[in-house]
Amino acid sequence: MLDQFRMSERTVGRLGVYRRHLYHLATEGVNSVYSHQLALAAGVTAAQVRRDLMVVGSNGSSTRGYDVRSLLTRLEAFLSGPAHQNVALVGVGILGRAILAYCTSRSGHLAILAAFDSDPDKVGRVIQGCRCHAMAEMPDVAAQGGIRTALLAVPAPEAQVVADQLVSAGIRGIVNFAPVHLRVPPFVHVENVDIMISLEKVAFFARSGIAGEEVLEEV
Amino acid sequence: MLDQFRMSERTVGRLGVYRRHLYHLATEGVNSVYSHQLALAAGVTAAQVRRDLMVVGSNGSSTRGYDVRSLLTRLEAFLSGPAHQNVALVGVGILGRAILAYCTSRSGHLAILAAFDSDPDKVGRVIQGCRCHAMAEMPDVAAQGGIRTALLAVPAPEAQVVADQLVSAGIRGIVNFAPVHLRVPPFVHVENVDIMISLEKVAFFARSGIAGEEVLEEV
DNA sequence: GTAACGCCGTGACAAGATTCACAGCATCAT
DNA sequence: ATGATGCTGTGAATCTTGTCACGGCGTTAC
Ligand SMILES: NC(=O)c1ccc[n+]([C@@H]2O[C@H](COP(=O)([O-])OP(=O)(O)OC[C@H]3O[C@@H](n4cnc5c(N)ncnc54)[C@H](O)[C@@H]3O)[C@@H](O)[C@H]2O)c1
Ligand SMILES: NC(=O)c1ccc[n+]([C@@H]2O[C@H](COP(=O)([O-])OP(=O)(O)OC[C@H]3O[C@@H](n4cnc5c(N)ncnc54)[C@H](O)[C@@H]3O)[C@@H](O)[C@H]2O)c1
Repeated sequence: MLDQFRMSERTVGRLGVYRRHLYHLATEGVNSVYSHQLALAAGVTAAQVRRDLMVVGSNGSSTRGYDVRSLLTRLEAFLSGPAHQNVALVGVGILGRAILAYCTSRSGHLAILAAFDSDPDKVGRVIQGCRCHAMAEMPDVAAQGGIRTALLAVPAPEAQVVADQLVSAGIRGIVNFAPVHLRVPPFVHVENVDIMISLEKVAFFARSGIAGEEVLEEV
Repeated sequence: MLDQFRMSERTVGRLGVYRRHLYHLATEGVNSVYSHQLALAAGVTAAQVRRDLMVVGSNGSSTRGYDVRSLLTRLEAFLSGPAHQNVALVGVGILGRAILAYCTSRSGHLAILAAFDSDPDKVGRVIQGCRCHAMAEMPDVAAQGGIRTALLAVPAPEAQVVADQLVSAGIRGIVNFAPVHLRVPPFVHVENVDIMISLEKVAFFARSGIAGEEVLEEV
């Protein structure tokens, strides 16, 4: 719709967090919220919230803050667009099944429509309520389902070739769980979810925090 | 050790990626690598790699690039420190089991020493080679194992109270898989792994990419 | 009525991250 | 030998991201 091209990735992520919290508030019957309340729930500053909400053309009142229902609608429209989005999962291993369980349980604007795996034992079966297809069927299923986004949970050595297949099948966005950097054309967006790297980061800062406490005492 | 306090979180993440690739190279018998090769493998620029490596006191030669073995050792020392780090997992559900399977398969400097769950059926059992303890045992097990880092994979409504328990038990770093913002003291480092938000981001950019291609034709 | 309050929207500013550009150097080809 | 090559390490420039501060305004208290 708008100039969604130059959107900052960080901002889009935070808008998603705000949306989730607004959804939560809406189901609880809350109908107005201040920027500093959203900030608290999202772990950012109030100024950051207001700045982020500018991109959806914010309409907060200075007395009641933001109207939950109205803001939620705007965020939905901005983030999800008019049409319902379908997603594919490739690699129905132990992680793939966990993701299936998670996504099918949460009814949202994003639904996993199809799963794919190279293992003949899995093809044809319905796992966590989702039909598992053979890899060869991917182009057809993706085209028919209007799938432009995929979750990639295959072993690391397979990830690149499967990513190539995804791009050929018309996929334009990949959430990559394999611990490798994918080489894709520039019009394909890749988001890496790298649990080991996250764990290492946390362990690093948890360790360096030993000294952090000492600094606190010094001051 | 050094001034790890003011380390950028982004940089630490990338150093982890470099380390992983160097480890890979080392097992393949490669013994030197250029910054642009590391850059390709990590999906960043060569200048970024060199800048990042400055924090570990880089020692690249202009002709052979970096010595794989030596650089790996430096990164290990910087990221993992001298001692072996133990980690706990809280919440042995479907995601928790996937994580256990993943981490126990990869032998590394970070090992999941203990799992915890509130479900009496799981307590006492050994799952994926890891003993599952009752929540009440956490302070003792954490203290004895020198555990300062935890993976948190409990349902969203439980996440905050469990995080509080973790902090009380001496945990100083948390990888949070629950889709909520955790409120913790400032000396605790939290890293959110939020699959839904990642998926939404990718879907957003995959969608806006429709227009992106049109722009390409315009120019 | 009006003064005081608290919050939103936003331009200006600061901080942080990345890229640029180049000196310095070891190597290699001729 | 010596010039050409191609890489590292790093200060400076640039680009990005987050924060501040304040005008404007609806609301409330008195
Ligand atoms: N399990 C975790 O918690 C975890 C955590 C972080 C990252 N990862 C990564 O996620 C990926 C999957 O992990 P997992 O534990 O589910 O592994 P897994 O072995 O249980 O599952 C892999 C699945 O991919 C399928 N597969 C293999 N090659 C394929 C191909 N060419 N095309 C289509 N499907 C193919 C296999 O049949 C299997 O079902 C790995 O890259 C792993 O490193 C897993
Ligand atoms: N499954 C996924 O792929 C996925 C993806 C993203 C996020 N998540 C998040 O990860 C978390 C776990 O997901 P899951 O699919 O494994 O759920 P799950 O229900 O399968 O597992 C939850 C586990 O936590 C345990 N638990 C509950 N309350 C507890 C408490 N107070 N203390 C200790 N343990 C407790 C339960 O006994 C259970 O074993 C959820 O917050 C979910 O939103 C899961």
